[in-house]
Amino acid sequence: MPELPEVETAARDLAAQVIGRQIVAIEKLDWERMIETPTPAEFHALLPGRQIVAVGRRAKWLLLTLDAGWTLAIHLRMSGSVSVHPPDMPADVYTHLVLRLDDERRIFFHDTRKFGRVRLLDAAGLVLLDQRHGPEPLSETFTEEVLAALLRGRRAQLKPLLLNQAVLAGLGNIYVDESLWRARLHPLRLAASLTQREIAALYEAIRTVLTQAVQNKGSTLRDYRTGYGQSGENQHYFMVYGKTNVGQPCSRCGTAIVRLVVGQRGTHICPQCQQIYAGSTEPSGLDSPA
DNA sequence: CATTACCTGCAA
DNA sequence: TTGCAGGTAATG
Repeated sequence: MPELPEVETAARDLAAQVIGRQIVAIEKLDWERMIETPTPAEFHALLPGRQIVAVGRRAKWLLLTLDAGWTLAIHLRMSGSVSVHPPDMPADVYTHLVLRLDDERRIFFHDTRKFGRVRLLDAAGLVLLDQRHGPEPLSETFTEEVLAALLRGRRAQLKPLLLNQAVLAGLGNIYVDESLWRARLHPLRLAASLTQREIAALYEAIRTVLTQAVQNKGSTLRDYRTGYGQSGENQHYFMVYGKTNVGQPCSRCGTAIVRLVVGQRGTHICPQCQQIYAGSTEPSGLDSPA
């Protein structure tokens, strides 16, 4: 699931429900491989008794700030969701972690595919996690100039580069495709080949696409749920993602959206609006490969 | 850089 | 039965 808008929604929904509560017990943990650090034994020893003082997000990590300097970091990967439930709500077989709060409600970590991961981090661990990620695209400090600097000198293809969390945090397969469509850029364009005008378009596209998705509480295709267990609504506003099964037309030009594979990921584009090297946008260095 | 692995459910 | 899925780390 979860890309930036989905994790942001989960964080906001969780914040509204659990800040100030104490985690009194780990009521269920039936897939210990989800705990990346510390060891499961230490996790069991350290987590109960901690109070939740804040809930936030960094990249696609959901961060529960606890007392005593600890942070519970949760990555939803492909199929995870986190939600809060009353005491009488039974956990199904796909709910692999249940935390009981001091008011008897439970935090459920539901994850069909078991790709999700949990870390209990001290202050140093949190700094390391932060440092392994690029800038936050919705932060005030992420400007067009910052994006230009990220692209400068990079020979990587645009889509794989934008999916790289160490370069820019939070974009995933859906929102990269949507952003590139909005900016009229082909996913195979070489990053360093973008003109200033194209960088400006990409910047505007990323910000607009993500902002709208957050406003719509994320996109639900299969598993993703908000922190209240509800579906997001942004999937109704996709311009290209998933539009190929039914051969739907580009909303700008009417050309049928097509699916290709870029960097091993299913990729959706308008072949008319997003041409590889249209006009004067030849990449520098194409005829002098390094 | 490309391929494979990690898991499970679902549609073709 | 096969292939695909919102992500990422590990491996040739």
